[in-house]
Amino acid sequence: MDRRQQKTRAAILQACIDLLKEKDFRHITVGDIARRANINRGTFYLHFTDKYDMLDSFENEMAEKIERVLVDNIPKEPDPRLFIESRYHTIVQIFECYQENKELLHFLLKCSYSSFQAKLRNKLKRVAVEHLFPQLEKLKVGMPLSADLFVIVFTSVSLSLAEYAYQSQTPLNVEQAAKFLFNVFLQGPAKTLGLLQDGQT
Amino acid sequence: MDRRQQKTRAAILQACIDLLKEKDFRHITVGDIARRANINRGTFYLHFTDKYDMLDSFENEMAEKIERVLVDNIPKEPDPRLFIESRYHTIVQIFECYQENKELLHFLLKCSYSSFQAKLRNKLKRVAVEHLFPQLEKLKVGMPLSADLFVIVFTSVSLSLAEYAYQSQTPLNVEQAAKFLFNVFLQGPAKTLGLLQDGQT
DNA sequence: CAATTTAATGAACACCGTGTTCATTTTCTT
DNA sequence: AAGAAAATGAACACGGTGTTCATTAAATTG
Repeated sequence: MDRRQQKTRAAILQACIDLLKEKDFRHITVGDIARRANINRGTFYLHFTDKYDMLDSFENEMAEKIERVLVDNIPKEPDPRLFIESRYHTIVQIFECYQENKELLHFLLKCSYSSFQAKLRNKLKRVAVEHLFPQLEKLKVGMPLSADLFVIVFTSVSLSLAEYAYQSQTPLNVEQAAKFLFNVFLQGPAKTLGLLQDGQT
Repeated sequence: MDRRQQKTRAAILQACIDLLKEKDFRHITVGDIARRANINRGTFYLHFTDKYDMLDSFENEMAEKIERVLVDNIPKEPDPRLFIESRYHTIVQIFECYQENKELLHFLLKCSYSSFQAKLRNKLKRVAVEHLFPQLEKLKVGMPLSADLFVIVFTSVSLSLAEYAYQSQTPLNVEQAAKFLFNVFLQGPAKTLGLLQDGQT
């Protein structure tokens, strides 16, 4: 890849990262990006067909980095008994990958605005902390606030169940779904999926 | 609220739901919506300032419905011992709420495109099923495919940890994050957060 | 029912960002 | 040093945006 191309691509990315601190992705124009990156607007179109194509390209770049970590860590012969435990080192490497590309990652997460889930999380978190599980607020796990993990898992999993039912054009079995969600919460995804032998933790 | 306003609002929503089956939200114009809803384009602007304001409004509508289920189920005095178990009936009602508004919900989830997470999920799912945990593919839980739940929890939680570290301007403690993620998977969020007394399931 | 308020209509308007073009200049590669 | 490839700057038509205003239609109120 031509050195010039690398430079402009990098300049475009950096410009986006900067601009996103000022305004929403949807309000950022190609003109904005070009100005900030100090390139000609026409040059942008030599690299991408539009700003969504650009985003797509950067998303793939990041996703491939993460994928590579996984691929480079594929064991010779998978050990079904040990299951997840055997992948501890891989997970650590993925978090390192996140850390090394944190600016890019943050940019991508901000761009792909899942505004509905964000709204829902806020509302649920508020009710949960104030009225349902007040103890959530005080817990410190050294990681995101407990209440956040709580609503993240709740919304992600429950909405996925709903969407899955919608896609497969079957009415959602609410009792079954509720039990499933409970199991995920109380026993963990691994056990819920039957991936652990009894007694294994 | 004026009956006419209700009608046009409903017509706009339905038009959006229909249109989204044909093209991406970002390619839908106000003109498209007005044409499909059989209203004047100017009328649209009497209701919303732009199409993102419209989306915001519908998102709030749905989020408030879900919130209301929770609020209406707030127990007189929360029982910290029973914790989540005591909320089974509430969860069922939330799933019923999803079901009753499935079209709206599907629309909202499609609009708020979290394209990066989607890409990542696909890649991870592929590697996981093909090389790491082949048993995932065969499991049927009556719910979304196991592999999906697997990557949903993985990406949601791990990326949240990364983003939390970014927001709080502290470097991500990768070992700690990995252990945390493991616990969520193997023991469940409830136990990970210390919300369960020993022996309680 | 009549009077009044309020919403919807249709047409027109300027504005802005888009994506493309082309000749020219700059900067890599070999 | 010569040729290839990328970046530049200016110009262009196009389409969607958001606003306006006078007019018509339909609701609410007394």
